[in-house]
Amino acid sequence: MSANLRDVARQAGVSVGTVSNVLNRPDVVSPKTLERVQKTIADLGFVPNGFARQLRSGYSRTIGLVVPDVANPFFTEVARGVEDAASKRDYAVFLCNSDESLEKENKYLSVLIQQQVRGVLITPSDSKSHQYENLRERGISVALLDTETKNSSQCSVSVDDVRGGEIAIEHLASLGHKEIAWVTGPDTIPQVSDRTAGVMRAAKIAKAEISTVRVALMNSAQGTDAVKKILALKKMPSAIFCGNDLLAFGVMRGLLDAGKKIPEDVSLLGYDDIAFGNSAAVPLSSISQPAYQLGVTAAELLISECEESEDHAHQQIKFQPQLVVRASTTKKK
Amino acid sequence: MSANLRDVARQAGVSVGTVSNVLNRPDVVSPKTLERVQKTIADLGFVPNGFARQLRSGYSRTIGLVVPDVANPFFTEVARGVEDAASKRDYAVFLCNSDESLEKENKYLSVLIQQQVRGVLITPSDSKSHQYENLRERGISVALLDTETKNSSQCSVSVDDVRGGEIAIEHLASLGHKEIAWVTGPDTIPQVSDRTAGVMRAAKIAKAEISTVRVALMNSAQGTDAVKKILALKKMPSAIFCGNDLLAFGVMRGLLDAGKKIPEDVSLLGYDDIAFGNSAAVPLSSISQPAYQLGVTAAELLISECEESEDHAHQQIKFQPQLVVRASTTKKK
DNA sequence: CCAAAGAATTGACACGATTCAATTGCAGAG
DNA sequence: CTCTGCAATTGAATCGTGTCAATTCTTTGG
Repeated sequence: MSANLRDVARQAGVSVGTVSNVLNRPDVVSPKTLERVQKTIADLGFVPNGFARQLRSGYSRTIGLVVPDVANPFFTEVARGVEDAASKRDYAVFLCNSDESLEKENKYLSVLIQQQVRGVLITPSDSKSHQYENLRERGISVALLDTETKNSSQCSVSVDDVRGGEIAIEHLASLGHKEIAWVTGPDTIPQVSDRTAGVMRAAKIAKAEISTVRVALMNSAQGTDAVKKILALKKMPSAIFCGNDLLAFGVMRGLLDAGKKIPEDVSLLGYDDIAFGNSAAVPLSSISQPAYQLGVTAAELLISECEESEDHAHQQIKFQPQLVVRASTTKKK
Repeated sequence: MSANLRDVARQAGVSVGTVSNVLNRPDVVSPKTLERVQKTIADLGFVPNGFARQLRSGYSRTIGLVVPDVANPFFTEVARGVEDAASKRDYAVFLCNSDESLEKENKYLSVLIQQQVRGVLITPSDSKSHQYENLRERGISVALLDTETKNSSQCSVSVDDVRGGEIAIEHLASLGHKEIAWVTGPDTIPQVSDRTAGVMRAAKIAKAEISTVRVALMNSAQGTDAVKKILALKKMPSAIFCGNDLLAFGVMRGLLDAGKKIPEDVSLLGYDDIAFGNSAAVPLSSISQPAYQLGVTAAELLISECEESEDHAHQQIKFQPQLVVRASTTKKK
């Protein structure tokens, strides 16, 4: 098939060790030999076998990225950030969708172990999960993405979700809304429980009443379904806050289909501020997160942890969310 | 560090050969031994080292996916299909964004060669590009994704873009539109040139006049920019057909900002039928492509080519696009 | 011209799993 | 009790590269 080290060595009349040196420590090889070997390498179109190289050195130049759902534009944006940053440092990225299922998440982690990735960037779909220790024992760095970590034994890059929940309710309360529906996914998802905490805290201060409407998956279809539950509430809320923009779009559809006017009849607030927000039927107010930046930062942090494992200080970086007001929220009549 | 084959063998009191057999040819191992070894594997949390395995066997279980832009929901959907299908057959996927640049595309192909991927799925950003032969010589299968191939020496999975262009114009013409703007990217992109061909053919038959508005990148921002050019045309078209939905969303914004009503003043038709289409300010009519299915089919085809390289017959699979009518297109007044 | 230091090169071994020829174990036939 | 045939198991060789102690070559100072 294709040429290997030994072929090059034979052809150039040197030993395999020298060829290896030409590739990895050219400074210890005499200029004359260096040139001759390099010419031979070019002639034979030799490309070192990554497996053998990585098998020997024990390290690969790949990282794994595990997110709940790349189809969610927020994570797509994060993924682009990760990929760009990784590629800049010559790392390749394995993309894995956990679909918010612990089972799929664990399956992918096994695959990543098999592929001997150098590190893993993960947005956990569940707060309790001890698989990460397993990875670390194997020398695979793990950094949490879009999730805060309590213990400082790992890196994490996150956005302040508690604050995000607060900002949202503060905004709605400042517009006069005191009865608010909070449409979101299962509380086992860390982001959800944090945002809920922020929502509740701000509601207490603002003396607003929160009706929680729970859905299983945070996508558009379930948002539309949730509208039925909202309409069935004893008292129709004057504002609705959704756990992410996809949910909000679904809710928007459901409300419009039910003849409700946004924001006249009800204000609607999303989370993530995905690009499509301002093209929506009613341009969506939302809580913005620096998605791309999140990905870039996380990848850089992970890679630097991988490469300077000795004196690496774990960091917990936290970005702040920001309110973006468009047309879907307005003063209560 | 982490357990290897030899550790398992010692612990279970068998030879390394037997452990290997347990993993790869369980039928030749006695049930009793099988069970004991499997238990040991579980106890030690043993996961085989992919490199060593692949070094010996010569083949990896990874494929590369190179697309112009995962941030485009169409490709995100394709990517999910690829990933699901690959994962079902225990393959891992490297995700690469070419950003429609030949340079980045080639850079990623080099990375994929080093990673010794088994096959590559690619949506070429340019029609002329001979790097693929290079991959094939190294025993890496290549299949074209969302692009048709002329020569039958490779697999391809595509959607009939010429027909897509035709369907679009036929639809608009049937609504009475005879002056149509065609907003799209550079003609070097295969999909663009095909759709253009369909547009022109159908326009000739329907006796419609096409004004082509060219943009550099097919995203939302450039769509908004394109509106200026459209408004500057000698005669304002009564319908606008966009090369993809992102462009269409941008055009929609631009038109609404300019005070135009959709579809009363001008009909707007997109391409791809991405999920947001029906949440848009004006629900977008579009040409639908089976994105997820495209990804699944391509991955299956590629993997089967990888595994039965002997008697593999290259296939060119072509899906048909479909018109989806929503609110953004209507009869000319 | 020699010795010693320094530079360049060598080649065997290691990485961890797969493979396969050789060996062992075992049941049944004679 | 031995022989035969089959099933199960073994373990050394192998894949292609990196490493490093050992070796050879070159240079320099006296």
